[in-house]
Amino acid sequence: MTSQDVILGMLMKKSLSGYDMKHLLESVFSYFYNASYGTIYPTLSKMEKEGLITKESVQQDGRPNKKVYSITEEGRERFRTYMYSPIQLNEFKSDAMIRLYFGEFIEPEVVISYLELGIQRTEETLVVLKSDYEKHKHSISSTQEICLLIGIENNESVLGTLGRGLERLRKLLPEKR
Amino acid sequence: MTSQDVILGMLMKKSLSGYDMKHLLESVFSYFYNASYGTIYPTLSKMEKEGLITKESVQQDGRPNKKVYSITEEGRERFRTYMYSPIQLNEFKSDAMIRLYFGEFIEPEVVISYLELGIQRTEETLVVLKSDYEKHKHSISSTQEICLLIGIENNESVLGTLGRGLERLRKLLPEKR
DNA sequence: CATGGCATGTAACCTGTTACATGATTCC
DNA sequence: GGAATCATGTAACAGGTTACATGCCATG
Repeated sequence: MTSQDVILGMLMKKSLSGYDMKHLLESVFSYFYNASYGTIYPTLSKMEKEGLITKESVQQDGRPNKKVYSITEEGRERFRTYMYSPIQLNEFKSDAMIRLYFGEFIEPEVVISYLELGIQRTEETLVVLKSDYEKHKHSISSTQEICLLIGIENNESVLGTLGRGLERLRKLLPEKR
Repeated sequence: MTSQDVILGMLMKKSLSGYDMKHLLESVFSYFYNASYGTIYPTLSKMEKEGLITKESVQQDGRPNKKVYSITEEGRERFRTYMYSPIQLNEFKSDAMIRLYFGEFIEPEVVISYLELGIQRTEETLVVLKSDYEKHKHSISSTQEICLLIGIENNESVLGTLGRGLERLRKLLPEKR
């Protein structure tokens, strides 16, 4: 799974500009994928050269022009190849978990503040995910709905565990004083 | 958070070889971090040159020799700097979620098989995490215990959601025929 | 004497990020 | 006129993976 595969997927339904794609990635995809402009634009150029997509300049009134990309038959074929290829394992890297893991080497108060920050961020993410779900649930495919639900439930689970971890640490703290 | 930070953290408690570190990463760290030998060994060389760690060749009987690394005072200082630096956001990339998201473009049966595979892999992960937890729970710090519990609970949540997703898809399937 | 685990390393490559650079247009 | 949003792009760099290469030693 590379950004190329995801771009092809996004173009399967409708034509989009690089800017549009970035916004899509930041909303619905945010739970399980993301990419920067520094990835998107060079990848689009490369894909156009390879004939997977075509570019069209679109004049807009009240806004700068944009370049809208559409998938070609070759692109669809490539996308199908991706969709049937072996699934890669999830990859998860968490700085917060690393800090927690090595928590014994710093003041417990600092670890607690990291947990609190984690809880806060997770709550913010949940708000966004839930509003996205409400906004889109009537206009998306059933598998897309499942994706959004997985994101929500997973974050709720994380929130619960962080909360319980925080409680445990707070109970431990007085002993150390 | 780079592999250097994680290596420093692992060396805070005891000296280790690159091979040892890889095994540590594959067991207790597997839920929230990993690195290949191709990262570990070059990073260790670099860190030794910078004076963050020292190397010692250890003869073993019944086994090939190994190079055991220890953290220096400078290394401890660097680790502390990391532990107090701003936390990076979690990063999560899931090929399986992407396939699910674009599931409408392939046969529902294939999507279902991907979900089933996801469930199977999650179950396997859970077995490993739980046995790790039982094996280490009496010999680890309280924050490390929380980390392991978070891993377990999170995977259980994923398992639940995948199961519900699968059910939903199976209900949908007959309609499409 | 082959297999598998222990142990280390490197070179070629891929993928992606960050920071920078540019410019249109709207709204206040 | 300044900020915000829309819109595209690039160059330098970071960070990592994969595949390959090597060799020790024990066990069956």
